[in-house]
Amino acid sequence: MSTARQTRQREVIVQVLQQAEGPLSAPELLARAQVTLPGLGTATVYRTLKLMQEQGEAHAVHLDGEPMYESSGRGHHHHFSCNGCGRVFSLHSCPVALPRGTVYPGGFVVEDHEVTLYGRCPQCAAQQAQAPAPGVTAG
Amino acid sequence: MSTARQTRQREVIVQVLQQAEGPLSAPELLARAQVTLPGLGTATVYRTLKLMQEQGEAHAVHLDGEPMYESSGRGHHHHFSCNGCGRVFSLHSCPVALPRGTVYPGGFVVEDHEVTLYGRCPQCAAQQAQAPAPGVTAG
DNA sequence: CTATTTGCAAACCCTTTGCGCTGGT
DNA sequence: ACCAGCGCAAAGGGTTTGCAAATAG
Repeated sequence: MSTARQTRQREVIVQVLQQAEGPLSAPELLARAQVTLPGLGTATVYRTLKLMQEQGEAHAVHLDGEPMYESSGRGHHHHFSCNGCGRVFSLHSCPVALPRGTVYPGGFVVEDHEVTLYGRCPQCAAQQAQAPAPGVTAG
Repeated sequence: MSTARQTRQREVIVQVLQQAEGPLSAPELLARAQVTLPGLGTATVYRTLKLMQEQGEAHAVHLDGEPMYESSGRGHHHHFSCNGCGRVFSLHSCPVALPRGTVYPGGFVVEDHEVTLYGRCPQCAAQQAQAPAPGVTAG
């Protein structure tokens, strides 16, 4: 079962994912990894991503319909997607208390959950409050 | 502004969506609608779906990375995706209290949220407890 | 040396778009 | 009659797969 070999490709992919400021889509991950490893192929990224997920080293989140990936080991958290600038932030406090094994009304046994909040990040919220429209002043 | 015409296709698509027990993917919706309207084309489903969303008659949810659609007017609710049978159920009690306008720690203004629970539906949970493997009887 | 891994390219979804014809109003 | 809407089929974007060459152990 020496199945997981240490290759340059995997090394780079893992590193890119760990250094990312947030979740990345496969194409984004590919692009970033190719900076270091120009010849890297699409398939390798997907295969490595699948492998990492099976081994629990990474997991997928779904933001606005796009599957994105992030490195594990940052603890349980969710995401906030800004409707203004489109950036995705990680939330470190979880708005729901649903540990594995919780039984939801009706007999649904919860094993995992995914929460995504949509709205305005601090910056966009501030812009909205201070400058409702371009050219409009507060006076 | 007589933009929205009443056609047999739209009638069927709307009906299928309203009668669905949960959210449907576009291909699923197409298949179900084709039972009634065999000649229905793929593009029509997507175009109608887009139209319905713009008019607020339907909205999209993202389950396991797949965009799925459901008829509006069932109130605020979320989904439970069964890891056993793959079916999706609608949950009528919301595990989070985050009305529009809630300000999340850090200054994030919440406008909307999406919650998906993953686990075992009542049936799959029962099977798991009572029949670990096919062909095994209880006696 | 042997089995795993890679890169390429083709294959596969799913979704969108262009176009001539049908059909609602 | 007019033009929105339809079905078909091609195009597009992301993800998966087959295979020979490359490489880790």
